[in-house]
Amino acid sequence: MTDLQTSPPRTRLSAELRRKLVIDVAFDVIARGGFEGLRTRDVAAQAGINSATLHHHFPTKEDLIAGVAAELQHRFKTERAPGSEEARAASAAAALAGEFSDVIFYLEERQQTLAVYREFVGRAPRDPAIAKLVANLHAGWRGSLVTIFAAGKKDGSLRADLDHEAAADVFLSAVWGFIALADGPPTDLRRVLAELQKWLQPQSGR
Amino acid sequence: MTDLQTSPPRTRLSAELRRKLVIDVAFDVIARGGFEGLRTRDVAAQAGINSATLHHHFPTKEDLIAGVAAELQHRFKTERAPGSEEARAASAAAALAGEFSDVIFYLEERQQTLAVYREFVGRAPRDPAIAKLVANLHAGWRGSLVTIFAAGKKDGSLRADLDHEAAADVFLSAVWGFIALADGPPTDLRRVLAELQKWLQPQSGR
DNA sequence: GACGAAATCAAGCATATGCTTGATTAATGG
DNA sequence: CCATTAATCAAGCATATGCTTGATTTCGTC
Repeated sequence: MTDLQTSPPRTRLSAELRRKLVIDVAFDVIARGGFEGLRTRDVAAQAGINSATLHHHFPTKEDLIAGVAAELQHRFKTERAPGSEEARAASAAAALAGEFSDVIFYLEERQQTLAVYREFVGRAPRDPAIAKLVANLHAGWRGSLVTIFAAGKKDGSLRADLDHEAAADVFLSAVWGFIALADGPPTDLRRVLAELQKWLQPQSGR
Repeated sequence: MTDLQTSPPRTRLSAELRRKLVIDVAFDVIARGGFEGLRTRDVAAQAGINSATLHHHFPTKEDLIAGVAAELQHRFKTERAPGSEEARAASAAAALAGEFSDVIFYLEERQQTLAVYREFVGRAPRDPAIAKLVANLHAGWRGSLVTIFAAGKKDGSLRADLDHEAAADVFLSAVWGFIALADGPPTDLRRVLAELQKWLQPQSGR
């Protein structure tokens, strides 16, 4: 939430910079009001430019949405919980812990990004381009999970009877559930994640 | 998907019947195109009536949505997987099995209802009335789950170290994940649910 | 079979919204 | 400095959309 939209630049900017600025505003607008609340006029106003200028940089609303999609993808590729990046290389257990911290990180510190993500997932069934983006994101994520679960099964850090593909689906679905239902009753996130993690542990002697 | 909208009645109906008919059409429209695609004109046209007539029965669009909300609630209260109703009274294990069959039942046979449900959940953050409905549905569902898990823990049909509240949250989130992501890659639903069920079982000897 | 209530309709109003048009103004290179 | 290019703007067009108005038709009932 850069405050670039509160103090309108009013100056002439390079196309690149202006585009980035407008995308940031659109990102925020979608996070707040969803696609339903996305008005090119509003975005232009909040970016401090005339709506004709907006359409100079983004000929159609769809182009603007594509810009937001790229930004969303970029954020997911870039932003991780501190330390979770390196953990990935260590052990399966560490990598899984990294996944959990990423989940917590996003749910606690990147709510705006998740809000936009939610909107995109909701729109995917009706927009092939968005469906593709979402499918990519999920496929990548699922891939990491499958790898981690397979490794954890092998090295004994996870229960031996894991169906690692199915486990990845359960994990991903559960996390998506947290994200999608996050606005409901204030759940105790860590407690719930701890339960999920417990279920993945090796069977302790009866 | 009753075909009542394909062959327009064209006749004069009681307010009650007309309302029900219009709500069914609106339900279908929302299932297909989401709230974003809900046009009172379209609903009227598909119901075979003038849009003024629609507004005679539903003064505002919000009233129409409220009607759809009531219908949604009614369907969830009414429709269950065959046999799952009675199972509830038997044992915790049977009740849990009933939950699983209900999930499969809805995901396989009630996709339209789930599509509308998804839309409502997505809209909840921006509409207090809908937020309340969704919160009610979830609270009821979560309550059943907590009861089942607590009972299953006590009678030994589920793992002894369950945190039954957290477990209910994980279960509900995971199922919501399946529902929300259902349009993605065709997952093997039963396999995934089997994995989840496995995790709930008592710890087998080492 | 007339009468009142209620359902239905044709037409249109008011506003919202994506996008265009044609002019203006600031940077950049020669 | 001048000319070209590109960013910006004021105004407005075209259409979509929620809802209204005032008349019409149909149904139940006395």
